[in-house]
Amino acid sequence: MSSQPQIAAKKDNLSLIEVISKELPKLNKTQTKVAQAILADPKSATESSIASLAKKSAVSEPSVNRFCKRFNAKGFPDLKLRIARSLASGICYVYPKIEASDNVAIFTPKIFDSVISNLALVRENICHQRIYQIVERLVQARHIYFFALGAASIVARDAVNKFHSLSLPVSSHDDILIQQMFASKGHHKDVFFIISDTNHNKELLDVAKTAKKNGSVVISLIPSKSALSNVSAYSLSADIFELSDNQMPLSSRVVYLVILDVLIMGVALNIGNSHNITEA
Amino acid sequence: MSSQPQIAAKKDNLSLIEVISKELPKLNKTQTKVAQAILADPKSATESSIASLAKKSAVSEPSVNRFCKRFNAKGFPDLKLRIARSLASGICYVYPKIEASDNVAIFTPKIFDSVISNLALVRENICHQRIYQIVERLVQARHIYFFALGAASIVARDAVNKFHSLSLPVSSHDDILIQQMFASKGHHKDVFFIISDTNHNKELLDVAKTAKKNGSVVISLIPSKSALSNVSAYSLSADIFELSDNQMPLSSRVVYLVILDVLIMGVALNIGNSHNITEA
DNA sequence: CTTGATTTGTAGTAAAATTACAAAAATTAT
DNA sequence: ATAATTTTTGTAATTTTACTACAAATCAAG
Repeated sequence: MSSQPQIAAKKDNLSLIEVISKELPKLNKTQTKVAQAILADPKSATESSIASLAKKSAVSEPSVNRFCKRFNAKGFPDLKLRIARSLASGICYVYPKIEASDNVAIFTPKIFDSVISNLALVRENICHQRIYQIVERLVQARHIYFFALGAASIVARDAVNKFHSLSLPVSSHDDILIQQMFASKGHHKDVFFIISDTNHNKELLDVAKTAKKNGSVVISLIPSKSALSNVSAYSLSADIFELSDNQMPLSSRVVYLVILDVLIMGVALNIGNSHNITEA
Repeated sequence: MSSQPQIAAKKDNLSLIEVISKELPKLNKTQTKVAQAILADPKSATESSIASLAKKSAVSEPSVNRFCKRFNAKGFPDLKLRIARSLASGICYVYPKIEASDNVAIFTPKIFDSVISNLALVRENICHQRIYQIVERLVQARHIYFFALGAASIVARDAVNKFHSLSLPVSSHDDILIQQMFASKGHHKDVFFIISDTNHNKELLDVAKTAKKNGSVVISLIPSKSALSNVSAYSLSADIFELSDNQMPLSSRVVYLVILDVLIMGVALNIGNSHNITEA
């Protein structure tokens, strides 16, 4: 599935580790020693005292302290704090691959990490305004059709269960002929919600075009470069970095489910508390 | 085999804030004060000295130190480091409730955080040996029946899709009568995999009992205190903290999907690379 | 070389964190 | 209820850590 250019690093303040490595050539002899000792093992740097880092760098303690101030830290503890933050917050999420030799204790965390990283990334990049607009459309719809194929169809099914319990007029269909049929009979107040985890889906694209031609509202949940976005009135795009490049999507289904949970929560809050969505 | 002791997150630093908020009710008077002072403003806690946090909490410095050790930190600086790490990811590990007044920008991160927190917790506490044992059973099964009801049924359906593509003999059923029928005709090499996100499910319990009586292997994916664990040969228990207490499970489905992904990966690796599960 | 500027380390000081121990609650048994 | 025991909490001393002032060393330019 998707294996594409990594998202740009955080714009505001790039991580301290990155700053240190960028400034490395500009540093003098002792400060270079300190920088290298930190970059060699940033994590252990956050756990060590100024004395041990000084020893590891083969410089004096005040030199380490001067290094801290060189990088706008209040002192050594502050530097450690910043390193710790940059280590965890950096967009340098690793996407490990599963190896045939991996045992349970190795591949289990890899799978969890992959899903968590993808969720964290989408959490940061998802467009709140778009969600708002889609919620507005959903609550006004005469009927909402969820269309998906393959692995994504469980997402559609799940959405139907939930929207139904909010008394919204919904249905899901994973038969392409039935999809075409409903799309061609679409009303301008009908919403066609198309869920796809691949870019190349001629069938669903045709369905969307049909629906659009009939004046219906097309909403899509798709990878960012999908042709479907041009046909859709509103599209939510989420790029997922899968653990394996085979035909089995792991993270995408999960992320899509969560995005739909967000929409459902939006609808629930929009139509009021009568459905007991909020905590008592 | 029956229910196993899980809980007790300790190894990973990422969930410290979450662990603190979860352990809050179990703490005594002074430790509660410290916990509240930290949770009130975790970021400033990472920047303050033991003295200032003690003052803010209205306790003595050694009490703060004892608090640190209570949470398996080496001392106060180590606690600060762990808090910093858990904060830096941008994910809030407390379990916030959705308020009726929340707008999109507020409730969207809450939903993502809830799912991510639950995944992180299960990642730490899941029993690898149990996974190994279950994988062994699955690959040897004559047939694997996935039984679920309600929201969990999409998990069963998803599992069937994937196991099927690995050429395993699988099927899923969400009709309780059909479930009883298959369970009563079970063979000793048949596996009945029961997925439930509630503790109180008399029907599925009866199905499991029937299957067990016939000598079939019962595997369950359930909350930890479920009666199903006693009937199961192997049970994976995952306790999920849901964002809202209503009938709509958000995180549990997602976590269950990921746990099944882990099992599927285990099976795929077990039966070899012929199915192209690993990266090329 | 020598002078002036910069960098680095030594030693002392201040601050922070931890430990030992005693006082104060809380709990239990009588 | 009260004494005895346990647990919890705070005070004070100790140890560890970080910082500062100053002097020695290094370097650059004349």
